[in-house]
Parts: sequence; C-alpha cells; structure tokens
Amino acid sequence: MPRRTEQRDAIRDVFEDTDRPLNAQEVLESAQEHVPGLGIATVYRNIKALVDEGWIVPVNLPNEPSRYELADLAHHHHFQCTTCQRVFDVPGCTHGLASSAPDGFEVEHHEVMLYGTCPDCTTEATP
Amino acid sequence: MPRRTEQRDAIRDVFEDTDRPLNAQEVLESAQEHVPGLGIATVYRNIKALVDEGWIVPVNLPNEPSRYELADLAHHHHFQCTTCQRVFDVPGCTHGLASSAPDGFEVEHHEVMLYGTCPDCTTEATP
DNA sequence: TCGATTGTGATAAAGAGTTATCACTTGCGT
DNA sequence: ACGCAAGTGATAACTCTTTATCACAATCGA
Repeated sequence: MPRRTEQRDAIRDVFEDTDRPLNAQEVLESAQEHVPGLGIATVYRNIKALVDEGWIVPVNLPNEPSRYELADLAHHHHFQCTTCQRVFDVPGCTHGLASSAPDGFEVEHHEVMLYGTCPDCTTEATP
Repeated sequence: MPRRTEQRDAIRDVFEDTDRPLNAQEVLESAQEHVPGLGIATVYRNIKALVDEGWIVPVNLPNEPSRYELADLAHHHHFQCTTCQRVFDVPGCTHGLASSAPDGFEVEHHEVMLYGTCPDCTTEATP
C-alpha cells in the first residue's frame, strides 16, 4: 500500500497551490522549498502516480516537456509566454471549433494554444 | 553552390504534391517511390535546407516528430486523426482568439489543433 | 571528359526528457 | 521498538528524433 511521505505531500501541495500547468522541473523547484533534498526522480515517480490515479492530467505543448495540472478543472485553453516560457490557463472556450473541420472529419476534441507575452514579462519589458 | 540532384527534386515534389504536413518518415516513403535508394539522412538534410531557404515551415504537434508543409499557405489550423496519426490542414480561422486571453496577456499568435477521425478511417471503421 | 566539390547513404552519435536500477532510508502495522 | 515493505536520491540507461561522420558517388563548370 502507498505510504505518506513528506516528498509526496510537498509535490501534491505544489499542484494545489499553483493555477498553471507545471513541468517536472518546475515542480521540483517549488517542492524543494519545503523538502530541500528532493530529487528529480521522486518528482517523476510521483507525477506518474498522480496521473495514474487521475488526480492530475498532462498538458503537452509542441517541443516542450510535459506539464501537468489538476484533473478537475473545467475545459480551458492555454497561453504560453514566449519570453519566460511559462504556461497559463485561459478560461473559457469559444465553441464552434468542432464544426470548422471539412466534411468527413469528425472532431472529438481540440486544443487551443495562445502565444504571446504574459503580464510579468510585459511589465519588465516596459521601463 | 547547391547542385540539382534527383533526391532533392523528389523531396521537393513530395511537398508540392501533398496538401498536408509531412514528417521525415512520410517524406522518405513518398520520395522513395521515385528514388528507391533514398536514405533518411538525405531527407533530413534537404528538409533542413528547405526550411532555411523559407520554402517549407515546420508544423509541430505535442509528442510528435516535426512535420513540414509549404511556407506560402494561408493561415489555417490542423487536424490530426487519432487512428492513422496523419495531420491535415483545416482551412480558415474563424474566431477572435486573440481577445480570449485575460487582461494583461498580449497574444501574438495561436495554434488550433483538432483531433478526431479522418474520412479514410471513418469509412474503414464503418463496415 | 576531367576534376574539384558537393551530395548521398549507412551508421554512429548527440540531445533531451523520462524511466530503471540499486543501496540506503523511512513509514507504519504489529 | 522492530522489522519489512515501500519510498527516496543519485545516476545509469533508455527512447526517439535529429545531426554528424566518412567513404563513395554524382554534378557541373572548364
């Protein structure tokens, strides 16, 4: 049976305290604030377990390592900052995408990615 | 200066004769119909050259090898068949996606991916 | 046609993210 | 408190796409 460890708790807390998808490296850095000696292998192990139990879901972008976020979020899109590379959630979904495919194509689901500059990076770039 | 070779011509022809993004493996298989001995290294070399000269552009999907298509196409979206994994172009861009981001986020460009079943796979799955 | 040089094909190697291995540590039922 | 099974950390290994290497072949100007 699974055991409760401070590493596992710290990793779970990171996801609950963050409202954007995180990759393994980001999880490591955040969780290390509570568990300094935390290793990357443990992060990958626990991410895998959390995905298997359906608590988080992968968020995959082209040419980017997998990110993960809580599984119980409503459908939304994602925004990646082209400066800091962080990914943010974009609430809502303009429906109608399913009907934009040509005849004969049956759309089951979709992904929308927005790219641009996030508030933090906009501020820093404006002296 | 660059030389004209039958390999290079065959690879260019593949892109001109296909209206969907192709990865290196797909280019290899199509081009081998005209140049049987063609090697994968040559495909990668020429794809790289064609990208550098701006004749084709990469089309990247999460967890998929890079695909490429002609650079002079109008803005469009992509559809991936979850059965055969092929990617198709979806003409047009209907939505004001740029305005869907929260305040403070400046959208520069976007990508829309549709996933589902293509006509070929729908037909085959319906006896 | 000759020859310098670029291109090709086979394969090794690189690169990056993720997983496996293994000795040691820790949680937790008894 | 004990003991054992599960968890951890460091690192090797793996996977898969893409690039580099190198001997040989082909292009194209002279």
